[in-house]
Amino acid sequence: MLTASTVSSTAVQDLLSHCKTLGHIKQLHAHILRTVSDHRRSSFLFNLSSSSSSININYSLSLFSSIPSPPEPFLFNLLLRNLSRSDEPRATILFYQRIRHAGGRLDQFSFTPILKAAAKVSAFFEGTELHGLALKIATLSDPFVKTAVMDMYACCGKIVEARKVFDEMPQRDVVTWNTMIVRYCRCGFLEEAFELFEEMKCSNVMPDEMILCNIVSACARSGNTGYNSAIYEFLKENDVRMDAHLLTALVTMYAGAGCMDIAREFYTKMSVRSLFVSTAMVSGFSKAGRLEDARDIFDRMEKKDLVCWTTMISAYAESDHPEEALRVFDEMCRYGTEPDEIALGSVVSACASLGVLEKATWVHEYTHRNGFESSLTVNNALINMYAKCGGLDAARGVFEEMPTKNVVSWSSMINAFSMHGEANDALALFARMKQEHVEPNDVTFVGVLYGWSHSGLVEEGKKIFASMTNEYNITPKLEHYGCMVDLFGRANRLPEALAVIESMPMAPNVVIWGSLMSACRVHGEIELGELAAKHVLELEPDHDGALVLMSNIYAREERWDDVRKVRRGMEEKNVLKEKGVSRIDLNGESHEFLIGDKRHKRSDEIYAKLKEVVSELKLAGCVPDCGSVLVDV
DNA sequence: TTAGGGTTAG
Repeated sequence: MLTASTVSSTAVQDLLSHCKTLGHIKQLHAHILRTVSDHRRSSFLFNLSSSSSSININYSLSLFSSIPSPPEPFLFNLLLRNLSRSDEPRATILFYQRIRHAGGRLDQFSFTPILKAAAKVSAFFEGTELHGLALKIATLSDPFVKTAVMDMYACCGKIVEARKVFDEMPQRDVVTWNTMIVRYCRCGFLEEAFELFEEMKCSNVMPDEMILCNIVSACARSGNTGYNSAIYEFLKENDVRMDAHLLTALVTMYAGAGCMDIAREFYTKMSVRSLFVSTAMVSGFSKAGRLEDARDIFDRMEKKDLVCWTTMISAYAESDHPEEALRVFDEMCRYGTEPDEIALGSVVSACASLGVLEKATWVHEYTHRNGFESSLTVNNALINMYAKCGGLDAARGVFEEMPTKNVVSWSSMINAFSMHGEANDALALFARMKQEHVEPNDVTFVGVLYGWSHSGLVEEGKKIFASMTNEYNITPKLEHYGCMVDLFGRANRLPEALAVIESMPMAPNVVIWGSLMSACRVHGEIELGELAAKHVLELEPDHDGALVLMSNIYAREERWDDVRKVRRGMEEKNVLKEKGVSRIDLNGESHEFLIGDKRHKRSDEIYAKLKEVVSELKLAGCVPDCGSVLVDV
């Protein structure tokens, strides 16, 4: 490549700029060493070789020794920058130590890359040293250096120190504000981030799209929907430029908060839509109960990944469309996307709400064939699925064979026993759980209390409920109070059930009042039943059970005008008593039964058998409950 | 001859 010994300085520069490989640089270097005595040449070569791609970094570092000491900052700043941006940011700090060792001095341009590297690798010790050095040589007045110092502290987990540097800055621009806001967000100090954002607006610094992007994502994470409309107004009023990052953050926030029309407004503004943002839309629509809109976005997506398929599957599984969930799952498998444990968890819960034991068994076998037999998520879902499909033994089988169990596994199994009326087994399992030192959580207690309430063991139930706060430090939730109302209600201890409702720290919902109402109906407690029904109707004016109960109470008291009023109201609003459907799947065929239903082809045989069972029950001393018979009078 | 900031789905 180089033959003449008289290459000029400009020619060297020209050749260097054309060096494409490390080999070229080495050739040139050798030539310079042979022909050029001026020591500035090696510095020059060092500098240029530092400036380009990462292949030169090691070479540049080795060249550094040939630079006469003390080196000038302009010589190594470029290499510091490249090192700090490389995959090995720690090398920046090592190189900085070499510079100091060689007696080199830093200028304000040297600090930022070293501090950035210190931030990346959390080198708090070196970072603090640099802070001191910056103070000493007065470069700390430079806003760039100050921002980098601040960021270094924040990245090393010293958010208070970072804020101190921030507060001491005489002037702050939009980057300074953003850096502090971002660091607060990363530490989870969202309120501090919002406060700073407000302060920033007051100090007449105009937020740009990066700041807004962070604030929007902080809003999304905080779950504080109070900011959502304020942000929307701000964007409209200030005509903020929106790039893909900001739009993504906006769509995610509004979709997460269920404001789907606003989310869609931003989503349609995007020219390129990532998988993330589209999946956020699918998820948002499905959580808002708008399954068709979710499906529409889903169908329009050109590329789909596992997360996106899973979102659609769980959307159907959780909104009582289990058949569709399984169809989407089949489609996903046909497209060659392998399910993971989260996807399978959704499929299993779809089977649970389908209530079809046959399908459940198939999914169970599928999970085992595909290597998920040890998966906690899948096995926990299988326990719930079998419990809901009536397969208590199968649920127990899954539970016992699990190589590792967590609190969810135990709670699911306890709940499975309770659901099937096996209170003793539920309580025995709870005792075993304690023996094995697994800490129960609030869900565990729902299962346990449910078991007690159905077994009529009132005193034990009271003790367990008290132990939640006294022994386990778990604050009872609405569901736990509901179980207690149920417990007293079933045991015909209605005043105590009412006392539970009155002692609740939160407002009772329809389920709670409904539970008391049903207990009053069963035990013929008219006055309290009326009170409970009135509360139910306050919360849900069309509640069929409460309306029927009210009309029955009035009928019993021969208040026929009131009966007619309630009945007419129900007819006008088209409130029909919801009828419970029972379904059994047998040999691939589905059989449905309604109250008084004679559609089944073997209806006669079924009713004959029913008659037989009822007479046997009567012989055993069971008396039918006629409390609801008035319903159909 | 060079410097500081961002988002994201089950």
